[in-house]
Amino acid sequence: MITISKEDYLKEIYNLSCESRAKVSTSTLAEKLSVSNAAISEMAKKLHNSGLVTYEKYKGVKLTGKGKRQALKIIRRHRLWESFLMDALGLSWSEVHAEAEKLEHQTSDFLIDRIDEYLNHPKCDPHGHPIPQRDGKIPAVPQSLNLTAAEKGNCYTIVKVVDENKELMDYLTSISIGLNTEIKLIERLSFDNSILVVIGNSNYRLSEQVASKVFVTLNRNSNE
Amino acid sequence: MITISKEDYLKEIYNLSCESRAKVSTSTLAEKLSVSNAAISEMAKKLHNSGLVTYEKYKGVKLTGKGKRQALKIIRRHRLWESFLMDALGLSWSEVHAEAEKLEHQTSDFLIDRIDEYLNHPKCDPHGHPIPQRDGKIPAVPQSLNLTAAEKGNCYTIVKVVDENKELMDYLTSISIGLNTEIKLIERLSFDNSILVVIGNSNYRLSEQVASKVFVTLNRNSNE
DNA sequence: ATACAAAGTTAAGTATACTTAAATATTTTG
DNA sequence: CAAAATATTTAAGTATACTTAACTTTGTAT
Repeated sequence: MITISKEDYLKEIYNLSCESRAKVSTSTLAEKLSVSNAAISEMAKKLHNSGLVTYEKYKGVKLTGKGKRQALKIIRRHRLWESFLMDALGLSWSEVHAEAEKLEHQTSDFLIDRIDEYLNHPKCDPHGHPIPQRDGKIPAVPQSLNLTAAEKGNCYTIVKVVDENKELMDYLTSISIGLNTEIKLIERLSFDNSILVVIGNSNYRLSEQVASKVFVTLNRNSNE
Repeated sequence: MITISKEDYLKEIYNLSCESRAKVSTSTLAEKLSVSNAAISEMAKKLHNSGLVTYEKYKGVKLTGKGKRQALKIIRRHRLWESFLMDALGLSWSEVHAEAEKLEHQTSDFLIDRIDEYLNHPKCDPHGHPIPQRDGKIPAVPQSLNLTAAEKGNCYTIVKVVDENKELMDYLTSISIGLNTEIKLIERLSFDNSILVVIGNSNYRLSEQVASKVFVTLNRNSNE
């Protein structure tokens, strides 16, 4: 039987394997899930026995096809709930993550499909992440660039934020950053890699840490 | 800490004490929650130690003020979710119970208040049960009569169904019974207490078991 | 090549929430 | 009012999902 805990493990293994592309180390997982290494070793065995991951002692874990499908289902539920809570109930993008984190484990296939229909089968969630479809396929999203790699003088459109920390989201909102916001790079300080940007009619200085969470696409005629 | 299990116990104790008005016996609770009597004895002690119920060995349990407030919060979440799933997502009244049963345990005060606002602070859920308010108060609902006590020749309006069994709900829907449906009693067979009723332009015979789940109010000028 | 630090696992223990079976109260009835 | 029937509790055991502490493996640096 798949439990809430197991769903959380699978989701996290999926997220980590997207970044690293290979096997996920048990200590990285432990860190992300805020549990001990011992808890990971134990759960790795169980997930292996259920055919959801491959696991060899001292070698980390990797999702099987079955495990990946399951992980994508959970991510689908999470992202659809986030979208729905904003759309239907007017929650802000800083509020939806925590709620979706709980609701995602208690949502039938039937209900999630109804939510998907209500939203008209959206491709992306409120943070710009693609929403896995019913069949597990992940919609293609435009190639994007990290704000830390943006070039002076260019205009960009914000298409993704890769952290769901509430404080970060609230901060971005406070400086008028949202999905599809236009942003122009004025300068970069090589001292700390902070950048000065224009959003609307105001200038803001963003730290490298903040910029690293934001992804953009280059606008046409931005060099005019 | 209050867990999903404890929430289910409190909710069930509340429901049973509404019917019986007094202490709830452990075996009745065990029956309703589909667990062993032993599980109830154990949990009764825990709930007593948390100040949520009073419990004396062999004497059953009773909600304290604190326990009742907690129970009403859970029932509020359940009924608001049911209303919301019908209203916002178009689920049928036979579908909402099972979904709400899961979502009710994963809903923050913040989210439930947003749902309440969306629905414009409804007084009743889709089955005609009053929805406890934010402050724990229960809206007054019109005095109603069980269909088994309805009188021949009278016209009634359906205001409540006190069972959320999916099969029953689907059956009622199939014979056009919903909340606010008008219904006229044609005759009652004393042999089995079944009744013959008119709904819309059709006649239906309802068993005593079905009628006992349905509550109505008498319509004015129904004797014309 | 080995010694050592880092990474990972095992062992033992905890809390929750169940189970069945045995024991003990309570209630009913003859 | 005592015996039988019923209701309830206790005891012992299970599964999940954690913990800390001790131990083992792996990889690296001299």
